[in-house]
Amino acid sequence: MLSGDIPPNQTIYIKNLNEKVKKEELKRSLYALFSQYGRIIDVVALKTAKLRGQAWVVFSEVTAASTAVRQMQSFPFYDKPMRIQYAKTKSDCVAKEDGTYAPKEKKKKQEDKAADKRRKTEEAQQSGPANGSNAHSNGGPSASQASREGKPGSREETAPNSILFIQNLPYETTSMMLQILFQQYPGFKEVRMIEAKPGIAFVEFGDDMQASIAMQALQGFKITPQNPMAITYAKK
DNA sequence: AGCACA
Repeated sequence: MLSGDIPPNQTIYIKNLNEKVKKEELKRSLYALFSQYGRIIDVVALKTAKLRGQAWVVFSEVTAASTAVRQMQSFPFYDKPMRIQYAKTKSDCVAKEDGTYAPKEKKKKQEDKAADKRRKTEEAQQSGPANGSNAHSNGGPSASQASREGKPGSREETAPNSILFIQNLPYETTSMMLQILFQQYPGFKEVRMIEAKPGIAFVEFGDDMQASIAMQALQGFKITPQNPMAITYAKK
């Protein structure tokens, strides 16, 4: 096995991450970047001495994890190539789903009680993703089309342009986060954000065609579950 | 380099 003798797992283990990135941003960016390969159940990152620079992304399908391991191997993420393997063990959130979850040895009594409570409420509510409530992941860029209604009265911008106009971004979006997403598409030039106007951004490509391909690929893409991107061509 | 679930 190329990935270091570790058998396939629906959770991927990522190392060589940039340790300067704040935990919440890191999780959000990982969620955004990897949700193109399938539904993500959870993202785990800790900044303890032993665990900084590493993260776990839990997919609902092993096949999604496999694709991610192959395609994102060495992907430049915050200026460092990601090193991706399958996780060595099953994630707790997965174990909880299939009923094999055993609490840690340490605080046993407390955990047992908590687990019992959890078992009862579980039918009603799934364990959510790292960055918000209900995990309707991007389900790949194609799932986006559903959530693409224009606001009443706002005329769609149809004239092709090499510059894209992005709306409905979460306030905490950084230009680096958008760069990570858009630079995957050929012709990417730059991201521009305006301090005074949160929630929007401009992304420039080499030409109209390249811009339109990126637009179709990322239309409706969710950086958080409640923020599907609305992408149009910028006005001339 | 480092495999957890705050």
